[in-house]
Amino acid sequence: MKIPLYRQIQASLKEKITSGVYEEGGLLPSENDLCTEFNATRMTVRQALNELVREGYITRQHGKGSTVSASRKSLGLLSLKGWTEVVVASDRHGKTLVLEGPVLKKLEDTAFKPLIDEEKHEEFIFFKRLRLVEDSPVMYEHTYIPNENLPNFIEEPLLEGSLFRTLLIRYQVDVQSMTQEVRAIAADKETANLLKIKVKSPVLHLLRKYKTSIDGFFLYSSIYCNTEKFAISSFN
Amino acid sequence: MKIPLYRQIQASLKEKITSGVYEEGGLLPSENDLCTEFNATRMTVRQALNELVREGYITRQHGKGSTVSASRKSLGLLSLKGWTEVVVASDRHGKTLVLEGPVLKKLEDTAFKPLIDEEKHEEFIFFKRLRLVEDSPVMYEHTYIPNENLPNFIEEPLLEGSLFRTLLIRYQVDVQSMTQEVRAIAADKETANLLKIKVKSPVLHLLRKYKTSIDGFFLYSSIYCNTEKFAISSFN
DNA sequence: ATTATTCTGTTGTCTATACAAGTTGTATCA
DNA sequence: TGATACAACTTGTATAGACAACAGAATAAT
Repeated sequence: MKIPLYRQIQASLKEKITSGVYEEGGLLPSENDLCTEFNATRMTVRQALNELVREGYITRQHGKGSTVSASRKSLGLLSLKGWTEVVVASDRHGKTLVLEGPVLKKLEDTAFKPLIDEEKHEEFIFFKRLRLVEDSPVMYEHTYIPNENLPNFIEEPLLEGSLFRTLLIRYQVDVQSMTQEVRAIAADKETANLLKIKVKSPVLHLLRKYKTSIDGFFLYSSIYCNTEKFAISSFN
Repeated sequence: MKIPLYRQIQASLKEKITSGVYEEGGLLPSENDLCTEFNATRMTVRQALNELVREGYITRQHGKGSTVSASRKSLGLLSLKGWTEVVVASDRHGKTLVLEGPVLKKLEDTAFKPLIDEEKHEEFIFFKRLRLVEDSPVMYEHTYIPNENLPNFIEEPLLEGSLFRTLLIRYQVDVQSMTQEVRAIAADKETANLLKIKVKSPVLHLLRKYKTSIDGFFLYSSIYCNTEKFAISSFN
């Protein structure tokens, strides 16, 4: 196992951010402090910090420091605009309902084919989840995870309901980046019902492939978004 | 001259990529070659190269080199999936029609308001453009550019029809990043007609704010996309 | 009291170097 | 011939240090 030092620092900081050790809006230790803490050079620490910027976990300001981003974006690239404001203003958190628990399934959704390079994976762990903000449904998501080296994944519940956090803590799988295709489509009956919109309403369709710290281990996700109240925003 | 060296290298390489000096799919000079060319250290060169990766102009491979990305993404973040294949396979290029030439206009589109931090800009240079792939329209775009320090912009035509290239070459304005909001909406009459789809068909709506190398100088764009044939894809 | 100035701590940029590790072509050996 | 080993490239990781630029607080000058 040869994990680069800057990746270790990155993962450690990410863990402390998502677990709340470093509070939202608060400052991270300075680069020099992190140097002594991790016994590394400033360049190495900076590499870790810049990765966290790219993933959307922190922002940095010249002469001041690194600030923990307000919204804990699931992956720093796409977040629900307003989610932050909604969640921060009230103590109402965005809810996630698991409609269809983790089950073993083959990936028969043909839409994923262009994203998958190798079809070596036989079975996937499958999820159906519905995400709500202020009790209105905004995302309906199908997730596929290769069933490899994830013992007891199906049996045990998700940590704090978070898939990424569960993968990180229990299995040391760090989700690092993704590619996705975006389309506007007309909602079918099932999607419309779940998102509480009319059939054939325009919805955003996201086809995602997540890259992780484990080589060759990818997650796949198909997401339908109701963008009437909340837009999706992206940065960079 | 207080432009960091790595930014200069970045801009120089970007210019050579977009102008075709470095061909699509070809290899860039090695890091060491670039070091001697620009009289810089490898770390500095690498910083420039990593920025180009982030912007989507190149990809890098351990032990091999830096490859110029196939599609010259306008901004490295969102590109038309298939554009590359279409353009490379045939010699048919994606076309861009300017429907309403550059004119001075105030920004009355209320949709932009959440993106604009300061409303100091009085007048904007305005564009209406339609982009086609293989003669089918896929994007309808409204662009607003602050009318500051851009002499003769309206009078002279765009260099090779490219707005970004014109800004870079003639005015040394380098577009570096953007933020955007994404929605799925139903096409109105004008948009549907231009994109040759039915009224109320689902279309992707992108509200973009581009950041440039000039401090406080932003571009704004509102884009309607027909995603029936070509999806939008994003990376990172 | 208000305004400048200085100081301190922070991040930004950059140099110079070293070794590790992936890729590819070439030479050697069986 | 065919496989293996090697050499010469490439990028990846990491160290140690230096100075510049910025933000904010403390201090000095008015």
